[in-house]
Amino acid sequence: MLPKGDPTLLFTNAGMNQFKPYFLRIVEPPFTRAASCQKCMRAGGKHNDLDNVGFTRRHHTFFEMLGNFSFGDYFKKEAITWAWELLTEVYGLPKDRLWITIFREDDEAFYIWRDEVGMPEERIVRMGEKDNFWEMGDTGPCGPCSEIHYDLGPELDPNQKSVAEEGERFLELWNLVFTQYNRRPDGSLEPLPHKNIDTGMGLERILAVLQGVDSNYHTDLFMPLIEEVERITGVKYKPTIEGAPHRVLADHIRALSFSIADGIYPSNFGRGYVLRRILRRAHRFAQKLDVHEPVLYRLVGVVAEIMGDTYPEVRLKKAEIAQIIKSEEERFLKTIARNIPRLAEALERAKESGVLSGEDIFKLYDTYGLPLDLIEDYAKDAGVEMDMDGYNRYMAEQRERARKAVQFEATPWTIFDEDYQASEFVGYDTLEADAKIVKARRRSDGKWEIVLDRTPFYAESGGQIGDRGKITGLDDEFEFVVEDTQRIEGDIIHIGRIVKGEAKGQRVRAAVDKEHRLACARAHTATHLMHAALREVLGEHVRQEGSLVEPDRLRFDFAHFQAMTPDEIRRVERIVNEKITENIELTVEYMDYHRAIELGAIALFTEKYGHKVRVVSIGDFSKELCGGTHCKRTGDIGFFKIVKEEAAAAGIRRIDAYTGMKALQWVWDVEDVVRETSGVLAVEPSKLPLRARKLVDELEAERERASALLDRLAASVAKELRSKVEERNGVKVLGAVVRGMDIEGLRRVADNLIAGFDGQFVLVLGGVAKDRPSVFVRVHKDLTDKISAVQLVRQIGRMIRGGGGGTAEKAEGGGRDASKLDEAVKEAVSSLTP
RNA sequence: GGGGAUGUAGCUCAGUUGGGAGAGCACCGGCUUUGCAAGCCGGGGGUCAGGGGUUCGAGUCCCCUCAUCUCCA
Repeated sequence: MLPKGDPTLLFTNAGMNQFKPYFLRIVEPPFTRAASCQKCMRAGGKHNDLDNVGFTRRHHTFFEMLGNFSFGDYFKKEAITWAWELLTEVYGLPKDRLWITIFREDDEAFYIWRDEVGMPEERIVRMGEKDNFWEMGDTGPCGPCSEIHYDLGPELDPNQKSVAEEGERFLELWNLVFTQYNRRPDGSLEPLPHKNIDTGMGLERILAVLQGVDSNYHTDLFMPLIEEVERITGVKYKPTIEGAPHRVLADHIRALSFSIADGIYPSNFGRGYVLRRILRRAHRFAQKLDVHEPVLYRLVGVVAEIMGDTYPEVRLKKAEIAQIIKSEEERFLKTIARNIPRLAEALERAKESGVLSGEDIFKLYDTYGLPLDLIEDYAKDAGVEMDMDGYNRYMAEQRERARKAVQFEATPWTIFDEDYQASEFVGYDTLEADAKIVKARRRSDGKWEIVLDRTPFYAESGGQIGDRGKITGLDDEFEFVVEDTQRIEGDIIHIGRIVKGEAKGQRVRAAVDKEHRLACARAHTATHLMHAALREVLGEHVRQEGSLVEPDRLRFDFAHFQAMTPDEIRRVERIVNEKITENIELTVEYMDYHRAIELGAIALFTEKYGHKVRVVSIGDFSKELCGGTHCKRTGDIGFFKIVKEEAAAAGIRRIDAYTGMKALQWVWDVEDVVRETSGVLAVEPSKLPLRARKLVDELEAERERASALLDRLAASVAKELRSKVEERNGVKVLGAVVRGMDIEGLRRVADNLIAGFDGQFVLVLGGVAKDRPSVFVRVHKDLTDKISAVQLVRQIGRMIRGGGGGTAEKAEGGGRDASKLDEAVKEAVSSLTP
């Protein structure tokens, strides 16, 4: 379900996705015919059916697409007659219930349907571009299509007489696409030299027809799930609108199980976020069935039972999938429980006006993650309306912000070579090559994207980041600094800044930054060594879940059930460094995919682009399918060091490691810390832990001692000061400065004195510690009308170049000039008139 | 990738224009009780996520980093 080589696509959403390079002729097809059953997902992006799922008979997030394909082999006649044969003779569908639509101008298809198949003319309907002309993008392969519809009978929609009309009566079963044109940038159509066939038939639909049920959900793909939902919740299923929660659960658990089996985990970005949304939606529907604890995970077993024979990965990872779903459900429940008090507060505020403001709704949803329908339920109970217009305004702003930040709008490509098809990568063996600029465009962030007919630049792939370097014109009139390289379909795109001249289709020399490339190679080769070492140390269950390769730095995610012990980490480090010392030569071979698997190569993705795969071997220690760039010999890596091992997700560990000089630098940094620390503590490095322990214990004891001493000091100072207390109008007044006492000490002295007083008082205490003056003032609470502690502190603060504050009863302050403290305190006290 | 929120004791969280780091639960000790549950009294436990700044003074204000939650793409 993970589309590869197409960053614009979150999930595989059609049967032809993986064949796209063949249709576009980026890759020479290894075969000319194919038939497939493809796992698909539609839950985000252009095809967003999520909100409909559960409320219609046909919408799903996860589904299987059946299709047959021709890459320049058979064409329209075969596609049509075979489709007909399969439906009517193999599946045995009644011919008189099938209807056909074709593209308005596609007479060829019309004649085949009428004359070859024998379809009555009145059941062949001509339609416009919108329905029956298929295009992948603004340019590229496209063509007319022909759809086969099934008539469910007039009782479903008595008003609908034909497929041309809107309604429920006719069910689109199978779409046959005849890719026969190429749409050129100027909008014109040219016939393709190799005509293609691309067909798609939803498995769930045809199954519903074959099993004679009125909804996809009532087939044996879904009913066991619905029945399990009944058992778990105790709520009986109804095929009406009331049954929506059952259907939602049955659908979503399939999507979740298959996504997780394919290595996509719920998270807060990208496809992981789509998954999280599906899970939360599912759980909300479970709540509508009065379930308030994790339940979705209990359905995984049923999915494995139904689908396990065809898709063993679901059965294999059943426990892991259930675990991930369960903890995600728990997290969701926790978020809700934590934030419901906020909702309650907002509703309390809203009761007066009777309307929950758009701002509140937005905040509860956006920041605190409360689902809208949950807010709605609570609002209804509280008798409060929802300001949805206001909410939508905030939401639109949020969308706008995100869009602005993410998109660099780019001008359309300026194309210099009309015959250009795809970039040729020549960078495995060379770092420099002569080439020609075939197209270029400027992005809104000021950078340029340039495509060459051939290039040594490696585009980001398989976790390895793209090359950097320089492209210069052969005439010296052009200079381009490449900051990143990406592949989008057949184009290897050089992204960077023009320093001189302009891109205009000239001949250039492309030179990869050698140090950058070699540093990436070190990290990449080290990744392979580590992968093999992990399998040796931890076991064969270690499976790569993600990989990032940067210059001299790698990050590797893999399936493992617990944290690695320090000993295991060292064993991996030892093995990898041993292999580096052995200085093994790497070999690269191109071979048949199945042959590679036979030889025990680790394949990370099961996709089979091209019939030849690239196999990178390191002696007999490691063998992986890999398109990345590598060292010539393991010795090139120099040194390998793991710097971090942590959890990346439930059941997934993540390792960060360095290679080459970066690894050495890391060791140096650690060494520096140790050296500096042992210098400061004046002990040899090996005694550091003991010494640190001792110091912490001593510090603790000293603190206690200091605190006790301060108490006694404060008590004795208080005792001394008592003799200096004077009475004015029955109020005890004291102004004094104590050397060597900080604000904390002054507070305790004051507490001590006050404990001995029974009437009203004013205390003005100054202290000097570390050359800095501080002041603490207490005023009896019945005197605060006449005398304010804050006022006194401020007055003193001015004189000692500082300030202060507090309450009328109690205030404190400080300054920078201790020499004026005595005078300031004296002055403040003498001016007092209680 | 962008926005919002959160980060304080083992856990759940308070903490007011910036002015003495707290509560409940859990833990330890003592008392009470035949024992348990419980009660009463006492106690230990904190780099207030980390770093920088403003200030006489920062858990509190400003900036940066990290982690977690969440929405959007």
